[in-house]
Amino acid sequence: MPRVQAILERLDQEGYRLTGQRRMVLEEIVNYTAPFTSADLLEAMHRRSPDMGRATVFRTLDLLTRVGVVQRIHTDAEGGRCHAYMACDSSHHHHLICNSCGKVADFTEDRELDTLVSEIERRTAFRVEGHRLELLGTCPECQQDSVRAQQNQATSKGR
Amino acid sequence: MPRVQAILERLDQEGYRLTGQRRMVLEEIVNYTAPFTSADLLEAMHRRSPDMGRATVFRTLDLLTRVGVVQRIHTDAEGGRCHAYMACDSSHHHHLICNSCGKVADFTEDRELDTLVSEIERRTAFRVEGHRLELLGTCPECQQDSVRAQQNQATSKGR
DNA sequence: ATCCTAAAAGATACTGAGTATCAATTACGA
DNA sequence: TCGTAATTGATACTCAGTATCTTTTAGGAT
Repeated sequence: MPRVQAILERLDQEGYRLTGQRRMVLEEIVNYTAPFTSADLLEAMHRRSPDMGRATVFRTLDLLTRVGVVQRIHTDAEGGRCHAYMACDSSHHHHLICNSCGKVADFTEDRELDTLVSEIERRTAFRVEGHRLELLGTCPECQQDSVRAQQNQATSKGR
Repeated sequence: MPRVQAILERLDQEGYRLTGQRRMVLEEIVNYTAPFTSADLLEAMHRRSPDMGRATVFRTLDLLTRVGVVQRIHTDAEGGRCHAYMACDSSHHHHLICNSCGKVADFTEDRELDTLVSEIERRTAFRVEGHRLELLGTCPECQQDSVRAQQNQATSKGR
């Protein structure tokens, strides 16, 4: 967990206390490769340490979001459950989310986006100060899987 | 309200019933020029017609979203209140939201976005199937206002 | 090593968005 | 005019996130 250590040092530098709870949440979070909901994390933390409070988990998520270790993304899930969280470094970037397995890839390519923004500014006279961009798609592995599934179906039909 | 009439006809064509409640919600919604929250709409509908049920308002919002008359956008507001709604036509487009007054401009310029997407696909091997893009900024009017505010401040300091 | 205190944790009750359920009402085709 | 399936209103519920208050604890000062 060199990752966890580095983040703890950053929290320390920014004047936050290094508590057992924060350490444990971090240890959990750095393992995730796909976005997780607060419910996912609450459940995982409850398994790790049954007496960790619900509020503490939310507060820690909030802290990590402010510090930039975690990003909150918006999903189209129904019923209020529209947030997901993911560990990622704080530099500006966007996410590419797999519709099938939920895996996330980052990208930072903003040259085209900059062009787009300038064009929009020229046309609308708005001053553009920020943006939110998320791409949704299918990751290479899931593309492979669906190809294989189709082949299997073809085979069984053939019999 | 020619707008309302056209939408009602569309609902009719798609097999939905034209109820008084739906008509009233539509009449309210087409007036808005900025995104509104469900609370805004609930309050407005309650003023218009005190016995309209809360669930009906949500159901109508949901219906209109499915039909494409209303879009749900995500905001970074705290405390679960992370949705806003806005009336807009259903063709694919994005929003440019004023941080100061909430007004929204639409734009459809996707040429640069297409370039960006192809580039990302090439690099990550993901197949990109959709995107969410929102730009945040300041509209021309609010830019003017803030210039004026600064001038006033300068004047009063000078005395 | 001990003490002090502000920060953080746990417990718990609350808020507010959105949903589920069910009985009563109503749009609209026959 | 009638029948019925869609819709409505009432109400209770779920779930994410917050506020508040008391207790605990990290970590600097002594």
